[in-house]
Amino acid sequence: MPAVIQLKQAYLDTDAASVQVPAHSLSTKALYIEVAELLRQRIFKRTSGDLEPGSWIDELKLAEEYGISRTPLREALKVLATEGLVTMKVRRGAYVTEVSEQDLTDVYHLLSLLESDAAGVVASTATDAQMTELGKLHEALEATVPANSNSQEKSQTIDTERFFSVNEQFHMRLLGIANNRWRDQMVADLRKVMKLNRHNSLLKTGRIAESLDEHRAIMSALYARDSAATVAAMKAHFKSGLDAAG
Amino acid sequence: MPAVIQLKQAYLDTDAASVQVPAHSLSTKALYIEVAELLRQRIFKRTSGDLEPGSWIDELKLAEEYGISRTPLREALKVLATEGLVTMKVRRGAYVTEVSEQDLTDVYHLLSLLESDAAGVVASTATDAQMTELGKLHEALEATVPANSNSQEKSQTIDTERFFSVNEQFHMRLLGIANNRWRDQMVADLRKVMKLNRHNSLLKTGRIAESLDEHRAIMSALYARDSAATVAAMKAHFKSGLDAAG
DNA sequence: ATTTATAATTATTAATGCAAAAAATTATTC
DNA sequence: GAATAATTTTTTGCATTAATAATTATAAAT
Repeated sequence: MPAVIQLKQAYLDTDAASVQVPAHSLSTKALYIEVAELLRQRIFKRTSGDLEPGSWIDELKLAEEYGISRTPLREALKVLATEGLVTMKVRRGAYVTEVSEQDLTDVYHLLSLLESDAAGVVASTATDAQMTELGKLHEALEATVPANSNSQEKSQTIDTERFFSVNEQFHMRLLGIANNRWRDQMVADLRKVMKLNRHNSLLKTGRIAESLDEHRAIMSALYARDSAATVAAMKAHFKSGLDAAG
Repeated sequence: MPAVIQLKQAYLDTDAASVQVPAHSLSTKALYIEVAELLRQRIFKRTSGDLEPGSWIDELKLAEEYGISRTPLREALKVLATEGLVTMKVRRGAYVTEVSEQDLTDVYHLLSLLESDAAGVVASTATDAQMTELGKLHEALEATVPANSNSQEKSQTIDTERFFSVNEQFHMRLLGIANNRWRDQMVADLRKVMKLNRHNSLLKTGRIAESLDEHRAIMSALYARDSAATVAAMKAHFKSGLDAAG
């Protein structure tokens, strides 16, 4: 096992062999937190065939693989369980949660509800500075798409990675301005669940132009500080996303 | 320590001294699940002075108290942490989460949002049988309050415990019919957080008559299968609850 | 007297060990 | 040959122990 990550070293080793990890380490997270993050990635990536939805999670194997004991691994699994990513069965261990089509619909519905509401809150409570900030992000989103829209060959030049990234930033900043940490946590968890699906699509590639249109509508409503219109615009944004997926 | 619960026995002891717990044990939940529930109760009750919001949780003391090791206790704490009831600080242990007034407002806002949406879903998707079921629960709620409403001395005879209980049943059944397990989980967690507050009030005692009125409005909208009106009625129900609390 | 450095204590985190339960394999019987 | 019983192995769940970081206390120096 060559490509195994030696988590342990950052915590235990003090000899010269592992000086990669600086001693100061401002953000020394607990081991179980880091393991949870690694497991999330493995569950989402779904590359190597293991950790597919429905599959059993071999504690012993994973602990050995990461070079840690089962204790922090089991703690990590319990965190993932409360997030909904894994399902614990009594005396039978942990399984990667299987999300049905119904689950995806349900989760998407809630994401739409929460983010629409957040948008409405922003419309009515954001400071002018925050509004400008969102405007800047929206402009950055516009900038990722070439100006002349009516050319098929040009659409190839769109930096989709950047579009998705800025889009994510916009949604996150919106939530941030809405300023409700409990909602932020819920949205984060729901998004994780969405990622469990292989045709994971909060935003489809072919929908960039439409998505941009919808974002313009959202920005208009925000600038007008029309809370109801903003909620409606965001709901429409999510709805067309769902239609594209279905 | 006399009143200490001997959790351990159900799992390990096999001698005649602890036959109280039957060997079959239908509900063989994992120990950390049971410990999590016990801790929740202690956090909510807030009687003995320990486990108050903001206070540090002494793992060693609790483990000894319950007669278990620290491993399942720590697992339970991590579950509570993801629920938001306790806050983990790195290398500093677990603390009971302090909920500010802002937190309560935020959480209440989300509860209102989620339950209103659920009500709207029920209005448009429930079967007639389910609608009748809700009607029955509403009638049971009406029945807890004496018929002649305009007498102050009669208001003493209202069985508030029963009112709260049936009210809870109604809200829960509504969520059940809305049929979104992810929302159910979120609502459950949010309600737990609300309970952290000492003037914990999803429903104030003095508001029973008003609450009943609001419930009637909800039922009317439901029977009419008017989704928007149902959402509005439920939102109004929550809003007046908040006004009463503030 | 205050501050800093070092030692001692305390508590958290992770590893190891052990027993019980479930799953799998082998053996036995009809 | 199939079904069932007994065994063996595997794996979970909890306890215990080790080690790591932080806090407190103590002492020394300016």
